[in-house]
Amino acid sequence: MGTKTFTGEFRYSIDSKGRVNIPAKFRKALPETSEDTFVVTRGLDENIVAYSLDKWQKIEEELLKLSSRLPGHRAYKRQATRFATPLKFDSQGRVAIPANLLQHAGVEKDVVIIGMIDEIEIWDPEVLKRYEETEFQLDAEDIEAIDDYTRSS
Amino acid sequence: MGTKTFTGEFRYSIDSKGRVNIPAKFRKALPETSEDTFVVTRGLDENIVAYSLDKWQKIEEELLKLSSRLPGHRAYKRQATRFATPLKFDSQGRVAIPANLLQHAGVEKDVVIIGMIDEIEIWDPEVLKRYEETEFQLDAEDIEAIDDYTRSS
DNA sequence: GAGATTTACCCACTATTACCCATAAATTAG
DNA sequence: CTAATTTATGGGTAATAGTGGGTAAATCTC
Repeated sequence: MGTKTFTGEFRYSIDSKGRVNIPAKFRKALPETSEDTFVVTRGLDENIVAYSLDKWQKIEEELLKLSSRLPGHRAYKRQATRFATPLKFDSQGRVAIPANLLQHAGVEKDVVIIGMIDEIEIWDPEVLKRYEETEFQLDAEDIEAIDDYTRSS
Repeated sequence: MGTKTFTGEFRYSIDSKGRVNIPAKFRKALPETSEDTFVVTRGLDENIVAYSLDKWQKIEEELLKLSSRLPGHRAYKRQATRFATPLKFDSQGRVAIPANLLQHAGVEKDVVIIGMIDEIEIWDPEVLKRYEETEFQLDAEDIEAIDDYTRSS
């Protein structure tokens, strides 16, 4: 039994039928209870995020704790839910990602799939490159803040 | 039973199928729970770092404490996981290191494998030599700073 | 409801990877 | 010193991963 987590980076292209391969390693990391299904939705960055069905159910539980009276909570809950789609992969391990998600991520032909332990990110290569040059840059202060955060939990 | 830590330096070459030998001493130092598996990823220097599966799982636990809502946390988690790959060595004790990692380390044919107690570094011989002549040089101030650091923990 | 379009399911091909066996050098044991 | 074992290296073969495409069912359009 290897790890049941998502790690590593893979590059694929979308075929003429709009299908994208999911790395075999990620498919194998799916728990039995997720029944060959990932839930994809908009990422907070300009990308697509995919969760195992299990993980998504936990996210739903979290969202249910939010107050439907507070506009901010409603907005967050709506944003997280409205674009979420469960996708079952075919016998060759591919899924067809909805067009509106591809558009949100700026995906045209190629995708980079990144393992993030308990979630998966799907990026357009060009967009990813742009982010690498800007948003991803962390300075010493950022690192320190993260260090404090993990230490205190 | 020797120690369960990684020490010493070894030199190997990559074969025609892209496989590199892992020193027998290091394989034996792997705990049973790591199931003949190392996790390799990009080093902070121009090299490749390998952890025992056990050690990596501890790193993952830390990363899971981060919030996926905070951009800085996401960036940090992404950077730590995107190049990480678990590698199980074959019955002859070899692993196939992904091409993008070899590229990052500037490895072409030969590698130097260095034990770093709880982690392993994999270098291209030429790159290592270059680092030895520059970055590795420590002056009195550096030593003093290290002394303070260890004393305070 | 008939035709057109999309989706789901299946089969096929190729390159890569995983797994196995073999050999030579090095190390250890007696 | 010699035999036995372990280590490092090479290579063959079967299984898997990734990619492309065909066809029938389902959905949509008019």
